[in-house]
Amino acid sequence: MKPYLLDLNEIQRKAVTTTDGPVLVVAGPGSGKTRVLTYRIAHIIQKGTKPWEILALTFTNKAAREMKERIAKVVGDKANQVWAGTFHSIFARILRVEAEKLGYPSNFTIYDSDDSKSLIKNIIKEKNLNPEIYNVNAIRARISSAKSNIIPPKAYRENAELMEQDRFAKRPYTVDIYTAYMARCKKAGAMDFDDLLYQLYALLYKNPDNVLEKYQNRFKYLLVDEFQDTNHLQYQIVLKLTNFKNSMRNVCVVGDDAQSIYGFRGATIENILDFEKDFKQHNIQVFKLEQNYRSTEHIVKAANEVITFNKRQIKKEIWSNKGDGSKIKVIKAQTDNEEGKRIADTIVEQKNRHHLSNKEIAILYRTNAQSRVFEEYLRRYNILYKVYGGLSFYQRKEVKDLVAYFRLVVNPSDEEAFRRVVNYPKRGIGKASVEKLTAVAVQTDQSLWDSVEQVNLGARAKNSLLAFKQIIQSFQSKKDSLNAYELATIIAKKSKILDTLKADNTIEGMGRLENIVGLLDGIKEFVENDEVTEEENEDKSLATYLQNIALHTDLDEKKDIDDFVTLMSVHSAKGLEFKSVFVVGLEEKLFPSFMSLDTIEGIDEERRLFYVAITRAEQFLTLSYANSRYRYGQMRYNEPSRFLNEIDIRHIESNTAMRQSALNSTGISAMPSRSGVKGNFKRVTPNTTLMADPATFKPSPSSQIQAGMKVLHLKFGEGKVLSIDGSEKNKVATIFFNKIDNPQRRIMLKFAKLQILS
DNA sequence: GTTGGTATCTGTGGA
DNA sequence: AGATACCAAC
Repeated sequence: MKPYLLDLNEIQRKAVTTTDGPVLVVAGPGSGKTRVLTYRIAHIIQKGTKPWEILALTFTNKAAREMKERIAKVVGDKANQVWAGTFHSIFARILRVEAEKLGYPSNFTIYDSDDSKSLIKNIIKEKNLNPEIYNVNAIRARISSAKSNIIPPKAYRENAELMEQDRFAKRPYTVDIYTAYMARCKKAGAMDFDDLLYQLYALLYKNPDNVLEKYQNRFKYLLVDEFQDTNHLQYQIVLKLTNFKNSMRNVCVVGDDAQSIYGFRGATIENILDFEKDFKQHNIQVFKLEQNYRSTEHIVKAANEVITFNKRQIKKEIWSNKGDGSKIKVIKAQTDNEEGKRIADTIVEQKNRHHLSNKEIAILYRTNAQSRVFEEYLRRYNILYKVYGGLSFYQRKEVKDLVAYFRLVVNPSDEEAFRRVVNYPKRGIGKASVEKLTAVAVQTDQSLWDSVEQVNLGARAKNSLLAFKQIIQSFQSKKDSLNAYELATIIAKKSKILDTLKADNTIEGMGRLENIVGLLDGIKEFVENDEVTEEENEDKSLATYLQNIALHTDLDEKKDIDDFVTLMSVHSAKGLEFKSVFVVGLEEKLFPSFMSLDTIEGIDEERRLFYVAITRAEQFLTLSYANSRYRYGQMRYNEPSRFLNEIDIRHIESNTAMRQSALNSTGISAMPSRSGVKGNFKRVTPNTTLMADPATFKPSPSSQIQAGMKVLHLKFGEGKVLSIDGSEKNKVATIFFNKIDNPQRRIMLKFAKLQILS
């Protein structure tokens, strides 16, 4: 038997070796799901399938990367050739190749939610609709859900039920906004997040030049992770690629109905039931992974109890043989502030008593806004922490501004980028001018960019506008000869963004400048990174850089070497595990969220979210709630969460919680002062550490690098060149670096920073 | 067109 | 409470 198969229990092994035909794996928390997925891929490769014939879809880049790293441990660097990535990133990659078949440019922009919102807002304004009734978020959600259910504008208009809903909501023109929105995105050469899925489906459905068959033939094996979180559209794409005449139907989906937590964005557990139905006559095999290798028994049993309160579920019993372990601790606090203090105290205590390091500890909350009190106390106690989520780096205003310049250079039709920077830094092109320009663009059915020459404006505004266009053009003329970093630096300077920020001497202004410098450093790193990751011949242009960051989130950043306590929302914690987990803010109207309270389904989803939260813990689980907390700037009083009562008392540590309650209020002494600490807080951004001293490092000419040599790499340290392959002008060296995890790496010699040692 | 002040809204979740 | 949006005065 292959050695990796010995790492598996009997059911896991079956799930790995049943490679042909449709397979459904129902995987409880901590049941070795990732292991099954990765070994399955490795097994398929070992049986002779080419890695690039395997498509593995995940929800986060992090999950995809982890999967590749683990496949690499079994099959080596062939792992890089597997098509493994998020739905969004893989589909974006395919769409770049096929875009023209759909009438999109291959360098299309990806609109983030802010771009979408801004565009919808403009359309509402242009149509003279009342923005108070036509709430942007409501409209956006409506459009998103239509796309996720494969209902294009035309079908929407013909759908009596949808139209009636809109009439009832007093928003009868929603469908017109939807229609205009799609047209404007296309005009701008832009796709929003939903489009990455929707347009891919459209491509396969319309099937120009037999593109459908091309991908049906290319992917011999398809795997889907977190299947319970797919929406209708994603599932239909899976069907297109696997369920056709003469298909081998080698499709494996892995999921857990109890961990479905993205219903709000259109995910539906129906997909699991449908999958069983759709592949029934093709001999579908179902495997249930029920042994939990992560948590001790009090935790696993509590989780089982909680989830039985949900109506519908696939029957399964998760069990663990790790022993009882510690009971669950419940902390009751009077205020959100006290909650912060008590949690921080408990962390200190656990660190001392159980020798936990920071990175073995996580605080999980329902909403990102809850992080603040915990940050305050952890900082006071000098405990390092890292907040995930919230405003990400790429969502900061100054970063988005500079990125908008990049977008415009790559795709001048990009309407949202144009609006964002046409008058930033200030160059005398105000609201009125932009409105006139928009009117011309709408009338002549062309982009804002193309309308610049035709619009009628006062001489001053017109000249500024022309000068703006010209400066962008000057950047464009350089985009093929300069790499991303060189061009980005020029743009930052010539656009006057750097000057503007340097002139601002406030603390915030300096922070903004720092962020821009950070962005440029990031681009530098992107350019200098010589490691082969996905596709070969990845170029270092600004366009490629943009594609890389469009689907990036904070969570995707590589694990930091430093030792931080993790603070994140329960949603982002899915798939992670920690020795000690704190689930905080367990109050009615917060967790479960007030948004969910009107429906059974809503509460059930919150309960699954709670289930996900508590099953992150390996050994220590602490739950907390506060009687009162500030929300909307006002003190609110909430009952303890119903979920607390759904755990049997015998799993809960008895000297805490409920009975202590009344006495507690006097115990609080110092309230943290809000002043003094404020501006000091800096979000920690991970930094790659160098393994070689840059002062003495002297890169050798890459032409001299040969197999068998010992070399030094700035980031990876000493290594031995195993082999060199690739085309003449794009040589790739496989090098074994003994000082790093995952030691075997593929380095592009074209960009290599290697010093020959011997 | 720009500036500075006030009004308003937000604050489930994320690719 | 904090950020953003909007509006009136310059």
